Amino acid sequence: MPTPPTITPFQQKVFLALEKIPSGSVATYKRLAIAIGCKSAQAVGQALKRNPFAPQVPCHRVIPESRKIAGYKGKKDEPDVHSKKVLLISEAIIFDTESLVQKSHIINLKK
DNA sequence: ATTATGACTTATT
DNA sequence: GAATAAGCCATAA
Repeated sequence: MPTPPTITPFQQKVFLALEKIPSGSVATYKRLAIAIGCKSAQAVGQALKRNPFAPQVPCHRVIPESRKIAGYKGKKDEPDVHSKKVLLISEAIIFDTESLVQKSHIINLKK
């Protein structure tokens, strides 16, 4: 038996909220944070960074407000970020010339 | 308890 | 638009 990854309650919340994002849509760190009652998008990013369930849990559908793709699989370097883009493209997410996710894909979770 | 880190955001320069 | 600073908050050490 592989030892189950240790998940904090906060991470559970984040991952649970992630499942509400349908394929073909994305959410922002901030909106996700608000949806789970947290005032810090950075904390959400912190949780996703250590996401042990990627890409089963669609942490790739979360982007910053700048709509630039941040990190993936715990890193913010080119190879990982690029793979995240490819993943999104395969889910019909459209990028513009600056590699920004089109606004029309971003969904509101709560407020 | 305290410090440092970060896949963030906003305001300022 | 780039660089800084400040605010935010969960985690790890």
